[in-house]
Amino acid sequence: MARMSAEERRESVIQAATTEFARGGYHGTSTEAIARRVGVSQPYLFRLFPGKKAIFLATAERCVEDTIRMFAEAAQGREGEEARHAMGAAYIEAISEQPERLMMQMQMYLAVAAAEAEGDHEFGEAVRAGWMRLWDTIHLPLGADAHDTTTFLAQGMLINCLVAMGFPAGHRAWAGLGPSESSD
Amino acid sequence: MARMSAEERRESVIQAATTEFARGGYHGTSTEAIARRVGVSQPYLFRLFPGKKAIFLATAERCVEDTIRMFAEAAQGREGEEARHAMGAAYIEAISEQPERLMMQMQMYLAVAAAEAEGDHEFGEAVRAGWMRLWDTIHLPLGADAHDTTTFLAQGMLINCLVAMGFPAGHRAWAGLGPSESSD
DNA sequence: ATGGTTAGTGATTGAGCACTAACTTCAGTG
DNA sequence: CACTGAAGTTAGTGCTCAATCACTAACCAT
Repeated sequence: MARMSAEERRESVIQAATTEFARGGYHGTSTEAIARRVGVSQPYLFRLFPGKKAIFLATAERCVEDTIRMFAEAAQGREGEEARHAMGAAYIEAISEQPERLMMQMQMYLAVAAAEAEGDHEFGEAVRAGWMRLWDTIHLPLGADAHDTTTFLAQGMLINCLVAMGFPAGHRAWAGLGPSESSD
Repeated sequence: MARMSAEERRESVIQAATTEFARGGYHGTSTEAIARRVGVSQPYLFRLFPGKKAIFLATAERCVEDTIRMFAEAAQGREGEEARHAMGAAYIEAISEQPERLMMQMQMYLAVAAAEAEGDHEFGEAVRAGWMRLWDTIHLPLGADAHDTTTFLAQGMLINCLVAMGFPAGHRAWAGLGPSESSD
């Protein structure tokens, strides 16, 4: 019931939409579900944003932004193995604190494929640009080695998938990931 | 117009559904789109399958099955680095030949999260079991080293994401992946 | 031919959805 | 205190979609 400025409302819509889109993807999420989570009537969303697509877009952008900032902050003043460790820890923390952001990323990647198939290349361009910014953000602290950067990102993507699939912590599917201990 | 046995039709529905679900995910794909691709009326799908969900399930199962068989065949009679190379090559080939299967996998992973959120753990169990079968399938040929297995899978997941995002071959986003050459 | 089974369609329905239009409530200001 | 503009709602529209029903067309025994 608390009245808010439009800007503040838009912000809380993005938060709510992250959770909802993370679960159901673009098509599996109704604007009504988002509105309910915000605590506002559904039609009001269309005063804050021009349409559902715009909400998804804003949410996706925010998600990339946050992830990049997270890595940048974790790597702050660190290099090489130390940076890798700090960024890895930050990622693990982010997963347990707000897995939505991570799931939203996956939804975003798949949404690109759908958009491209329908002739919309703009969204894809934006996401790819975001990915490359992420790439560069971790590339330098990791010592500017393409192989190391790729390995780090690959582990991240695997973690995303394992989380999506709902493997509980400690399951043997997680073997070989942890703090670089490896064993049979 | 060619009449087919119900079993043959079910098969072609699975093929068509793989393509459609890969693009749009569960919610972004209409049964009409699948029917159109099969070349059959939309209501008839509901004679072949009890519902949309059943079509998705059958498609997902087939997808996992095919992937596992692909790796098993590629690794046939090989071990260690040789097996890794053969399986990697098979994966690359599968991507260029039928990227739908790979995208369908991603859609599947995300569908698990949605299903679990709605209290359906059955689907998740099935997908996780499929993943572990895949895990074991590549684990042995790779020398039964958990770290190597995980690294292999991680690269696969990264490839999936890059394909989904639509990075063209040769883009620097692919750096550090190729045939294990690494450079700055 | 005929009686029965299996493949397949057209018409329809009811629910859910994105989005619009018109109205209401309230905080701040002259 | 009246006025205004921004925050927010209620009611409604047109569309899409999964699923059902009643029906037709082709195949296969005897």
